[in-house]
Amino acid sequence: MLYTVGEMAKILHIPASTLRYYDKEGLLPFVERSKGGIRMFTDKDYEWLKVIECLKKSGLSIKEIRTFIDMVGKGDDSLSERLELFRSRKNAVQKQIQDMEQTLELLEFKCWYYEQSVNDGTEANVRSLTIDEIPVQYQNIKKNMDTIIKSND
Amino acid sequence: MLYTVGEMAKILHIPASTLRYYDKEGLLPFVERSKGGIRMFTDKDYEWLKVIECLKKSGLSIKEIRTFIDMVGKGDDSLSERLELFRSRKNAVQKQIQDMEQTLELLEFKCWYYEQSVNDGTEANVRSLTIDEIPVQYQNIKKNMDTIIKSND
DNA sequence: ATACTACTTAAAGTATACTTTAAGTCAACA
DNA sequence: TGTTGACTTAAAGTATACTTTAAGTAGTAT
Repeated sequence: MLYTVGEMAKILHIPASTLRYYDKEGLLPFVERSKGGIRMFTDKDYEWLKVIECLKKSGLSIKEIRTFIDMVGKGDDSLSERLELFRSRKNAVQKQIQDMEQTLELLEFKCWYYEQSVNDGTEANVRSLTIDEIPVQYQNIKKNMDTIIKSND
Repeated sequence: MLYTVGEMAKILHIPASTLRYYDKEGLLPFVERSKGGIRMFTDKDYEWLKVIECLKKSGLSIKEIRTFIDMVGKGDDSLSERLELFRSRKNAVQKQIQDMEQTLELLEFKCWYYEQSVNDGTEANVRSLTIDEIPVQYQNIKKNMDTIIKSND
């Protein structure tokens, strides 16, 4: 099965211009062209695009993804380099998830805080609660938010 | 306890210029000034900065955070609006975590893939495996990566 | 009083990742 | 064969979030 740039863009829910931009930046050297110069995406190309999407979500810039694509172009010589890249991306994403979970905790505390406030019709009551007067599940995150940790650099 | 912009910047591990930029964008109306015009951050301001950081991590732009800060300025009238904001941010972050977990799965598959390749000295063997020849824990993500889902819009 | 460092502002500059525009070509259908 | 819609490129434009620069001021230590 073959797809034009517009068709592939629809499948990926991104503008076709983004795919053309990626191509221009050297991210899609694998995409072949018709006689007339039109990009013909294959199912295999879709897999590549999924990997590119994954690396992007992991926090890599276009240039860094380009570096990876170039590694692939070098063939089996770059295998351990590529393994290292994915290992480091895996660790980065694990850290990002942990960070996001902290963010989520603070948001959950804030939801509770504003639920109380809306019920009370004022922020005053909730704001004046001491750390041990708030629900146990929020005490840690609240303390964390209140405590300045000075680093010595 | 009072902190200058440079001290607070160190505490937050961001450049002082970023704090000045946030101030210029209306994110820090609560920060008071000395007689001479120098910003004096308090422990309470640190809490606000933590909330701003949290909203930023949740995906809000500077302008959107400004909107929230403006809500706070309106007092108790904006309580339900603020609750709605935090609820929607909570949902957004939950989705982001789910998405990140998908990304992590693909990265773990890729780590396995390249570990095999490095062991074999070539990608050829791993690449030629069929879906039921790869470890069970990677079959779903691999299938997901291979399967184009066409939406009808 | 004099340095010195960190602070102040406005304004210009940078980086990243697209997005849009303009001028033109390809491919399918009537 | 002509029209139409989607494709092509290079180049300019946009959005966001800072970052840097320049000229000057505040506050502290000697």
